[in-house]
Amino acid sequence: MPTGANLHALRDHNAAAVLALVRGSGRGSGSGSGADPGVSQAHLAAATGLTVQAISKIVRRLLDEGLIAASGRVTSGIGKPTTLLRLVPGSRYAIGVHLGRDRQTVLLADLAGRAVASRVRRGKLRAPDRALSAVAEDIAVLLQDIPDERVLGVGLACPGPLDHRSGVLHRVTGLPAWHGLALRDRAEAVLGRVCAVDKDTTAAALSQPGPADRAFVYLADGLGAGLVLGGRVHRGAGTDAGEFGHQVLDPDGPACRCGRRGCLEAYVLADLGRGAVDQAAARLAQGIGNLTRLLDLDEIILGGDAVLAEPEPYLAAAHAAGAPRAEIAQAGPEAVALGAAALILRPLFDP
Amino acid sequence: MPTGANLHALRDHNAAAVLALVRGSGRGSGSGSGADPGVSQAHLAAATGLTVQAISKIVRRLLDEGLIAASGRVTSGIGKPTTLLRLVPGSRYAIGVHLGRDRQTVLLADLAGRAVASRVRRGKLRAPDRALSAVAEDIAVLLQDIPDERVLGVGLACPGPLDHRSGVLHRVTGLPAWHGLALRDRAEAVLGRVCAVDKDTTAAALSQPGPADRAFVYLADGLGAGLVLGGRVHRGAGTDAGEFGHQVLDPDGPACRCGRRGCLEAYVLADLGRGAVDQAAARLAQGIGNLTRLLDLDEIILGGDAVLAEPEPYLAAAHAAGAPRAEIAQAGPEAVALGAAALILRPLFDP
DNA sequence: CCGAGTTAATCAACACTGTTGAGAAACCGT
DNA sequence: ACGGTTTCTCAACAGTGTTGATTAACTCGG
Repeated sequence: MPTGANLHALRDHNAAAVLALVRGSGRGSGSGSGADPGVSQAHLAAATGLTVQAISKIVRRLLDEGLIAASGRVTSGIGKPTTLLRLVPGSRYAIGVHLGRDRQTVLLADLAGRAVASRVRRGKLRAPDRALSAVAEDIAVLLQDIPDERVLGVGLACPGPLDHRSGVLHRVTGLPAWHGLALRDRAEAVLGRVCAVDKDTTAAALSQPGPADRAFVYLADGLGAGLVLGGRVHRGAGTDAGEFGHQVLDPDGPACRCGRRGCLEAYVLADLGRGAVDQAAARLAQGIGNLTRLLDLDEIILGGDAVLAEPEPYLAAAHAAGAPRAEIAQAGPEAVALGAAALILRPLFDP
Repeated sequence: MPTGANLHALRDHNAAAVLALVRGSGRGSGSGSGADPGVSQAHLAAATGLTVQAISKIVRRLLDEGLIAASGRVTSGIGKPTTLLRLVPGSRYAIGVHLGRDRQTVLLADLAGRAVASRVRRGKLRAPDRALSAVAEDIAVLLQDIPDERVLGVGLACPGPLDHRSGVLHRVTGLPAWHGLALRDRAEAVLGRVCAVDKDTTAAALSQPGPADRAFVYLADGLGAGLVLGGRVHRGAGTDAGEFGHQVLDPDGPACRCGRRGCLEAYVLADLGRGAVDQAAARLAQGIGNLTRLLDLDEIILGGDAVLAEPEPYLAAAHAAGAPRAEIAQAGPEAVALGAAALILRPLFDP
């Protein structure tokens, strides 16, 4: 909300821009085919629009902090060879927590946004105190060999409407013990670390890199979407955006649990209930087509247990509906937890 | 695209933040009920997060440039009275051009974003050269009494897909002479001023102030929407977002001119074609409900000739569909032209 | 009436940003 | 071995917002 920016903000902004470019270069080489290419300072200057001298200062700071490191020199034609810079994944970590209705995942992610280790508990989500105690236990195990000062914080993702900024949950359907809970403050008290809270679908959208305009479509016991628009997460006026499943296709259609009739989710879940996966996929693809046309998206990521159980029909249908670059979530069932960790990591690359 | 920011960018950013707050205060008093309240420097400091000293410097610069002025002092309790600051509407101007299929509007807007004067031509849109000549004539008339250095530039809004950044049109349906035209460059050459180009619906969304998450739904010979998300215009990956009318409700529905079947636009236009305004409004409201739920919008503005001809049914239906704060476009038929001018004015308040 | 208290806004010195300008380091070509 | 080229750093600078001190203008209480 503070619209003004001072020198400190300027510095962080530029450091983040540089870090994002360094990280991006490590990802550019595709699916782990070889050593990451890295970036030169000269390239960073061109990409950011800053002078090479300014980049030199920024890079030195990042080197001192251990966030980046030199990764060898490459002679690119004539002149002094470039010293390539790469991210140091082990220099910082974040914890991601997925508080799912039937499965709770605690995950350790490194600075590069990759999952290092994780612990999964199956079973209904318990009351806040007991659930957070379990999370604390899992975190302790995961952080055994990690120096405390390298851990930036804990991101928590859970279902239902909530206020991302204050970290307060609203009315989580089916979980009365969680209604109105100030989850972020409670988690910070129990875990003793900086915490962030967001919706599961929103977190999932951050679980992997991608173009500036993309959506994560999440199909499990409900149908929702996490939106990234213009490179930023779109949460909406009441932080309740992404109600992708409740677009009404036919006001005289079957009743939906949201109270309206003919919602996309109602159709899809009904199809799934009677095992008609292909039909569910076709219906979902129709919604995805509408979504991509409305927002002009570049990429659709499909995730959630229902999709992961049988991905092909959904992928095929999405492609047929004209969706650009539809893919299955790389992190699979850990997408939400990994995205939750990204809630903490992102500010380093973003502001 | 340049992700880095230098001191110059920082200065502009903060100046814009201050200007936006000063402008916002002038609008806060509602619909012209009285004198605008204005803002104090102390308030600006609190709102921006900057120190009062920094605000003092910024305000002095803006005063020197004539963009703002003191508007009297108000004694607010104890202590030295506040000197209120307000925008000087006549200090800068921008031209907005709406190149509509059946109507071309050229409009002069002041710094406050209000229409000062306008000229309208009715008739089919001609070939680029002749259309731009007509625009040049209209601009000359409108700028008769305005010093040239106060005119910031010309914003042009036109239908069809286009690339906002390069100002190049794509395939404008029904206007072959405009296909692939580098409109911005051509306009800059003909008009001799800085120009910006954007879609008509996008421009319309900028025609009036509003909450950070809002949409302008435009119903005329087609159905589209301009989206403002998180305070920024959403154009999408291919600058083609806002295809609100082409959400498929029923894949077996009536054929739409876009090639698909069962699009919302096809239903609404068919309803309108046979004079069933109430049914068209109901269908449109269904789409608006979907839109607001998906993006969690705070406000819907309704515009376009079809809506302006008979606003009430659309307003009523939108409210019934659960849309928050649905309103008719304040600028009426000039909404697109006024928004086109805002393309030029916005950077002063935005970056 | 008048001084203490309070709030608004400015003046002055400072820390830190990226920039301009110059130079050192490391390679290729001939 | 030398000039040319590119990468990166060192040094001095302009300009930002910040901290600290001062002036301006009002209310309030005696």
